[in-house]
Amino acid sequence: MAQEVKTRFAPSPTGYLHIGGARTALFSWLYARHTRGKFVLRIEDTDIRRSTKEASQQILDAMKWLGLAWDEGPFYQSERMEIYLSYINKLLDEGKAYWCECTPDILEGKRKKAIKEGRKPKYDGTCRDKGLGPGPGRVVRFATPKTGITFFDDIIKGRIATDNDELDDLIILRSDGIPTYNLTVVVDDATMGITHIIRGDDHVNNTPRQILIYDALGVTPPVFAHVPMILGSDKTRLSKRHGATSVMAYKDMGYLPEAMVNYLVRLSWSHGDQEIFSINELIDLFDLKDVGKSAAVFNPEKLLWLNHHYIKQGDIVRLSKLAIPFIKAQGYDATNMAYIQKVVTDIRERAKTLIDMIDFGDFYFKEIDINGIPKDIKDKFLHPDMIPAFKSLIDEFDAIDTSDRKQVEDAFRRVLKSCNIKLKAIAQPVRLALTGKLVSPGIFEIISTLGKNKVVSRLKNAITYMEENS
RNA sequence: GGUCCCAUCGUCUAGUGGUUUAGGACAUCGGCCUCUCACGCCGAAAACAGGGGUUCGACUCCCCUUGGGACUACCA
Repeated sequence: MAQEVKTRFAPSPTGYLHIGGARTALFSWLYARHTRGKFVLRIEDTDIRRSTKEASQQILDAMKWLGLAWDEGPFYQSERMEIYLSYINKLLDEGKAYWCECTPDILEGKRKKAIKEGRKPKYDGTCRDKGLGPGPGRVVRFATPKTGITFFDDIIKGRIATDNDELDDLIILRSDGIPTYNLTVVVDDATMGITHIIRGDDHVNNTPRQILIYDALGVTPPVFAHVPMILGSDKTRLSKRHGATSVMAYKDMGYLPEAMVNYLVRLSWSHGDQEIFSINELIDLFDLKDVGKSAAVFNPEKLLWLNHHYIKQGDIVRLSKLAIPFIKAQGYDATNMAYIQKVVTDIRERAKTLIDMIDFGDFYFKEIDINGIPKDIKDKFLHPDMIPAFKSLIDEFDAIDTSDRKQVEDAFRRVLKSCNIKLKAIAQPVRLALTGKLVSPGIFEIISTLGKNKVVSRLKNAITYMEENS
């Protein structure tokens, strides 16, 4: 039996979970689920200056929101220092790493000089053979082989080979005693038994050095799969200036997690012409071999479309629950679930986000202020001619169960007939009276959802206005 | 600068040498539906970066050019 697949997502808690990280996490999670393997979450917080507890928590929250449950972890690298140190000592003992006393200032100077003279700005190996021991301000460097070629077969990119001469002796232990990324990832992935490293292709260049460390440690490297970057609309690396990049910002903007997942998975991955995927379908269909090689541009419009899609066909009860925080945020009452469900049913076709919903459907929750409507609109639609029809409407509604749309519609037809007026002529006036605007769901839906009391009182207010302005 | 990666409509992509007048989706623009707006339906416009090869035949294979991206830290 083949070895069980184990993937991991290893974010650095220096900020929120962004779109790119989320997509990488999604691919790792999907691959683990697809292969019935394990998915590990590891927080890479060895950069103590930039890592924060808050960021870690935000990343965890975002993972949960997206539904990416991990099987192991979260592990924190900051709690595994002894492990790294023991491996560094092993490397030191075996002569595969060495102490270096070069100061950052000197190094920086050499780097600048090298660039100026057109040479590679890599470490010149000053301390490589000095046989130094530990000391203040000293770091440990990995002794990279000077010759040879390091290659790996990336599942997505194919074989990538690098001349070892291009690599320099990277620092694996800082002068403050904290190990660096290239050492910790290798130790962790090796000791945690990761079989497939799925990460952004900004790590491609790091891979050869990491493979060399695996070699030095006597461990067989896992399989690598470098997924293409996600770019902004100008094809540069996605950043804040391209709009929201935080996953949770989309939650706050009223996006559904399934829309985000469905959108992200289609960036550099596809399954024929299919656009809509449920989670179970994804688990069933996702494979790294179907991931493309080229970078994708983040397109908020398509995300919006998917969000609308899921709002249109989602479960009403669930959507209603998700809408509650947004209703409350506007200061509206959100206690009547049956009512909210009717509202959601009315407006889902025309709201692309949960925020849109409440914004578009505000009249379901607040009273209409006729005074707030622009005069030209009132003059046009709340014309005294409408008074008789409005009055008969009220009479008709009084006599029926307005929660029944069919009865509402029949009542409306009767009024149209008795007043000899076309629906087209009265629809906008009624809409304006009921909603305060000219764009809304169908008036029959609105009436049955709003309920007799609100409908009658709003119609009466409109009549009052029309009478006062006749 | 060096190293590495990438290249089909504006965008996400299908396409793995001939079945292609290059398909789908988002966005855009028309039309239908209609109580407004949406939804839905129908339709339009829109791409193989350029140049060399290989081949009977290239979007598909190779090379070069161009363009873009990543890395080049005591960040991850």
